[in-house]
Amino acid sequence: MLTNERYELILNLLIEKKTVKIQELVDATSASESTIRRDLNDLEDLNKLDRIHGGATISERITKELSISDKSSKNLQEKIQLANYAASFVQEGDCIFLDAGTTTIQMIPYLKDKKVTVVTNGVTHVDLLMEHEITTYLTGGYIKSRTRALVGPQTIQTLGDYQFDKCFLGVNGFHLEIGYSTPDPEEAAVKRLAATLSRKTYVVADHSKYNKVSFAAIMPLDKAVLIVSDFEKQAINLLEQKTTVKVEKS
Amino acid sequence: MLTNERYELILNLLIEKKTVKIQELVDATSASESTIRRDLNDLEDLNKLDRIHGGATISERITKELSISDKSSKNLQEKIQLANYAASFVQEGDCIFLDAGTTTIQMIPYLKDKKVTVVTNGVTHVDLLMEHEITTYLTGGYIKSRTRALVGPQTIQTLGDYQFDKCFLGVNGFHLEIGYSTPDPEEAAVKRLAATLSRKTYVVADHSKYNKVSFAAIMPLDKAVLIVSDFEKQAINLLEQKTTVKVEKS
DNA sequence: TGGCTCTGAAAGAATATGATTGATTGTGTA
DNA sequence: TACACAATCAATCATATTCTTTCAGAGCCA
Repeated sequence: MLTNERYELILNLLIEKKTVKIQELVDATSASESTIRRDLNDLEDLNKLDRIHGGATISERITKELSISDKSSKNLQEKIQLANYAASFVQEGDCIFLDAGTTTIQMIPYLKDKKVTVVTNGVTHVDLLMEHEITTYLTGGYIKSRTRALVGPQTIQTLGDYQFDKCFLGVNGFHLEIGYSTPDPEEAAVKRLAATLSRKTYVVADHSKYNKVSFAAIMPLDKAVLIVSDFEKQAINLLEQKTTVKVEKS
Repeated sequence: MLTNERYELILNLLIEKKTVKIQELVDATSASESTIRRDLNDLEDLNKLDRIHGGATISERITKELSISDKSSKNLQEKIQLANYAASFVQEGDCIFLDAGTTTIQMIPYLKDKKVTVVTNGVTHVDLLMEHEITTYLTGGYIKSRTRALVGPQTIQTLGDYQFDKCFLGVNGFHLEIGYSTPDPEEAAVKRLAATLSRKTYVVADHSKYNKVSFAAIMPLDKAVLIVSDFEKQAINLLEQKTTVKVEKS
């Protein structure tokens, strides 16, 4: 059993049971007591757990993070990485628009030290933005109950008052001819407007959105810089040959 | 059983029962009396409990904390009752404005079956509103980090697009001459505008706000129906004699 | 081969535990 | 109040468990 596998097993057991005894881990991993002890000490140094006499407990910091969001999801890990990369395009002092949606929300922690001003139509973004002490404006509008996204004429109107350095949008599909698309026409309208109000537009998506088409078209591919994860080089070349879209791979 | 597990078990039992005997803990943990004694002493050093002859009681510090939360929960009970009463003024199909703040948030559960449309500047209201499947519009604007209230010119502007049947406002003070007031001028402006956009305005407050004055004046007393809790009859009479305010007692 | 890391085993130190004992406290009775 | 008895306590010691340190062997790579 690889060291990392043991680490993962230990942490999963911990998340499940809150505390584990060394003997339990010896049984679960068929490693020696010494190895488990070393693992526990290493993980403690990494601040992943707290040692206690006879075993370990989950670290308070981890518990807190888990309650915020279930990071065990591999998909989420990918999203976070992608978001981190997207956030690297943001410069100190930028005024940016963050689209509602789970992808852009992951960008927030990486904006903390950039002194940005954020405008968003995502109500769910607010908590995290406040936590990171980021100056934030919310658009007005109708609240879509499932996604908590603000949409509608009020959103369009309030959005029109701003000008952005950059905007970051999520989409449900990107396609060579149809361009970017999303299921809800009202959300599409918000995204479209945000793009026209920005000096530079970024669409953040994972490769699974490639060649997908949703109900409501937003804009052609070349209106935004596309930031994708897990995208093969030949597909990027294809995209870039056929259109003027710039593709950034995370 | 790990030491920490015992500690936790002991503390949980204590919270539940307020006092425990050593023998109970011996039975519950199948540890020896000596061990339990040691545990209790350790926990006492950590200020988690108070030793008494034969067992332990919850520490004074903890009791104090609990009594504070009790107090706040008693306070909350009062607030809920007040909110319930305020909500009884809402009629089926009304379009209403709910001010940001902890008082109006309590009204939400009682609006569930009234098929109302709600406009609010309180980001914290959104979750509960969605939970009760209430059609909701959020005003735009700057998010105040402490209260999550939306304020500023954007808020004023978006608010101006609506007309309300009723609006429900929280205040920090009401005073015979000065009228209603609140600490933040920007919030005051929002409240003032909401009142002018409503056919009927309700201010919801508890008696502790009587004769209190905050930095920013909102409007005179008689511009709203005042809904108060725990208010003595003579005070109500006084108010009603001196002004044209209508006072409703919950 | 030599250096590196990971692992398991072992020994002695440190800690936790349970039992015992005599002291202290609480309780009931006169 | 004083006294006796029971319950509870702190202190101590022996044992058991866990921890740290150390060393040597296995596997791996250049």
